[in-house]
Amino acid sequence: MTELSKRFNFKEVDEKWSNHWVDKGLFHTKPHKDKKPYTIVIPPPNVTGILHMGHALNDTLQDIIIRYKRMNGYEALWMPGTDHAGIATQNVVEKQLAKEGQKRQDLGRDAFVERLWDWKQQYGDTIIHQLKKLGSSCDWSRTRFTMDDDYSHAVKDVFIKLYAKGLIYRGQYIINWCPRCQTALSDEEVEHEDLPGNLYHIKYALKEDPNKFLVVATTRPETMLGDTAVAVNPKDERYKDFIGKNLILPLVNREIPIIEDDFVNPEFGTGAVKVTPAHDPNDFDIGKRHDLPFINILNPDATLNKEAGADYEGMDRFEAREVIISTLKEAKLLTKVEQHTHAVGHCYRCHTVIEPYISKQWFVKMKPLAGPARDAVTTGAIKFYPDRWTKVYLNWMDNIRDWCISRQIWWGHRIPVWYDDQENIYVAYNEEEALAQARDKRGEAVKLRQDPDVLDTWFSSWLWPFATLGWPNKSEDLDYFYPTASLFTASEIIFFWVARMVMAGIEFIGEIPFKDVYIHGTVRDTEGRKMSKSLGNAIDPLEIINEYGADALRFSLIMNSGQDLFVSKEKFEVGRNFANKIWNATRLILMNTSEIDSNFDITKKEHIQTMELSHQWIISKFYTTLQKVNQSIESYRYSEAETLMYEFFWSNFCDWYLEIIKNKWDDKDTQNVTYKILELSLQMMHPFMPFVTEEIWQHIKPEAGEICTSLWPEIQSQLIDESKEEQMSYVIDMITAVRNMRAQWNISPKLKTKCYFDASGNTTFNIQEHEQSLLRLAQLETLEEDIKITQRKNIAITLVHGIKIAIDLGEVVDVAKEKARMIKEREGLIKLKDNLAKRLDNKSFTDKAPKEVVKKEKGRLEALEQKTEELQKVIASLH
RNA sequence: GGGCGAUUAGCUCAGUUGGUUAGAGCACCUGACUUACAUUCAGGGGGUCGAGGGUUCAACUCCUUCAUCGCCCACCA
Repeated sequence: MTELSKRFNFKEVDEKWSNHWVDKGLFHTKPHKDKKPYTIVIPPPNVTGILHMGHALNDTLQDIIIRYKRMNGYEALWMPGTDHAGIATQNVVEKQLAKEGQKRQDLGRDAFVERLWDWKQQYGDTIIHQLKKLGSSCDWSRTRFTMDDDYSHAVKDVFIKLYAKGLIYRGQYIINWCPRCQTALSDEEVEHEDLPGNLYHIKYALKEDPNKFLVVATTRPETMLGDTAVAVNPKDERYKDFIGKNLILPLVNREIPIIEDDFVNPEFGTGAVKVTPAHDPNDFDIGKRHDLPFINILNPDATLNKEAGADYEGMDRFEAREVIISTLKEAKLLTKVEQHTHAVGHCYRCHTVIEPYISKQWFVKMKPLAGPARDAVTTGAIKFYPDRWTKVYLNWMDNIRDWCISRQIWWGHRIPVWYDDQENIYVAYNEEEALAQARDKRGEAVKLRQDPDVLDTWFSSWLWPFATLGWPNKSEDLDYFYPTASLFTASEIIFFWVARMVMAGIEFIGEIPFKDVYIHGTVRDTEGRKMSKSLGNAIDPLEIINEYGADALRFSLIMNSGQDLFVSKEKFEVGRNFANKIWNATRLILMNTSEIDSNFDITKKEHIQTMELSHQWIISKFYTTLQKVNQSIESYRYSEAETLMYEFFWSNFCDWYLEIIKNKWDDKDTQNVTYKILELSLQMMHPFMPFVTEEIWQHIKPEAGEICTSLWPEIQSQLIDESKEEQMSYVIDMITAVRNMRAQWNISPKLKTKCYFDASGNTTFNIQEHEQSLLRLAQLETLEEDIKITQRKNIAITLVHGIKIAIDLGEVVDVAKEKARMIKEREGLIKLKDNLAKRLDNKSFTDKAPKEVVKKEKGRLEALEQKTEELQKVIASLH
């Protein structure tokens, strides 16, 4: 027998097994005729990513179900990979360059992209290594990257198909512009944050009568340099006479018309709106409606350009704001400054304030894609867990807007579009093809230039569930593993990714990409803040793995994973302690089981029935637990599953069963049953704590291969016996009652006491059968039957399930104290009894409540009555 | 402005169709180094389930109003 260390040494074990599993290819999958597939695609972490708690949670959830399904005989594929994460990754490398005093422009596009690939080569797999440390049982041989050649081909294919269908178009619109990243962003990539700001009231003089003014209100005064009108509501009596007249725009001295538009809300501000069509989405619409000029006053970096006038050219937008305010103030044109909180959009990558900005971009028409994606959820083909996210999803689908997919960065999928000198568009897989198209169209060879932009990262991610399986090529993999079974992600990603994957799956494959969407909570610190590097409140999962072990990290995270989780370092102790408990229980068992019968079959009821209660009980208890664990896992209630296992293993198995059988190791049944229950428990716990269970498995069942490929225990319902569980609960209650009395009387644990009982009140339970257990676990010297128990002196006595049980207190007894304790107990019982009696007296209760409830309550009342009566007798007899 | 979620022990949370005396972990208190484990064991204290109203024989659970906190969505400058 191998000697086991006193503590579970996760440091050696974790790495050993994660390497072993991968090296042996145990998670490798392939289409399999006789097995059902179960597929999950990982939400591909960014190549820039390092494992944070959000990943740890997300990936543990997936690993649990994938290990569970694998053990249940499925061909369980967990598809791993990483996302090129356009803006994020480019930012990282640009920062690196900045340290060298360079800009991407200094390198030029090709060299810069090459540098990004170098970076990816060097650091891109960091998170993959970290996922392995966590125990993630992905099929690593399939690891994909969203910029792999074949994946890129899929992206182009999709672009070309959608363009052909008229679902992709190019146009000049107002979009969200990040001045730092210098690219367009989709609406989803803008994070709104309510910020305190000011509403500035500014006087615009009437051209026709310079002494008359119209006052407009704005939060962004610098945009006035691009104003091309002022709008009022046509129904607004105050401004009726102004409509059609002209104003002189202060600072700029441009003549602008006063127009009417229903959009204007007379209640807000002054009821007169300055219209800046090039720098505000609403004004853009107004500008289109009224055919106004669009004056762009910003450079891409959000400094003002020459349209803004010589005084402001080159100034930063926020500096310009200050200057303009003070200039207006001096000119007495600023009539009022109101405090005003408003939502300011920020870039989700760098948190810079975004600018609404006019530019020519590529868009996906979303309405035609949204319809079927909506239906997939309303018909129940796709289900959200928890269900409330359904509404969030549908709401987004119903209010969907077109998706801006072009990005002015260099890292990503280059838009497969070429232009000729006449701005004709050629959409093609490559330049050669585009040239051919151009030749056909123009009748001569022409020079083309490719669109410089790349596609939004999510334009490749939305293909993940099938592009990873070889699409657009037909493949056995795709046939077999698609659609996937379940998707695990955080709520932030529903719009970015989940919703769009549904669209893409239906559009390109004709089939939904997954059936269940499990939305898990966000990991926060104890103050409820999101964990983030910049806040410095992040707990590093790798640090936890180092200090507590991967099993501890996994177990503790899941334990806390009801809704959002608030974690602190100490919370990981639960998992560490539990792993250690499993380890030490194994040590005990291995030390005492030398003669395991290899033919022992725990499923044989006839054999089990001949055993003593404790064995039957633990077997029944195990299968009861297993049954519940199965249900919990199947319904995505993982923390519940863990609670069940924890309770079973620690409380039932270790604290009771192992203690009870401790002096019976020479019994064969004891050895066989204990060993087998350990084995089964390890399997049940394996998806949750893969490392400790695998390590132990190798000590107790080395001939059986790896536990991760073992078959999940089948429920043996013939061995589930409630009566055994009840009988055992009597033993437990009895021991507890005696321990209780001992504690109350401060009896030293070293001192064994005499114990007496009177079982005349319970004929179904034979206490003497359990004498050994009671003697040992309750520290008793003797256990004697005594029908005149209440006449004894110097005892403490209590009633358990109709059985009077008393311990001898020797000379120390204080009868008054004991009596007082029992009176107090009796009072409590009487209160309960009275309440119950009242309820049963109530005719409407007995009439309306279900019969079984009434019956149950009657039974309870009888038991309570009996107990109070007995207690009364005991009290009366105490002297 | 709309929607969603939360509010249960000092802390973090369970509580699945309404039905025993509302549970767990941590923390706390008492006791024990009992040769599997002090990352342990035994015992204990602690909750009018956010507030008010309602439905019901019965409410932590259903309805309603309110309060506090959090999240998401929204073009009112």
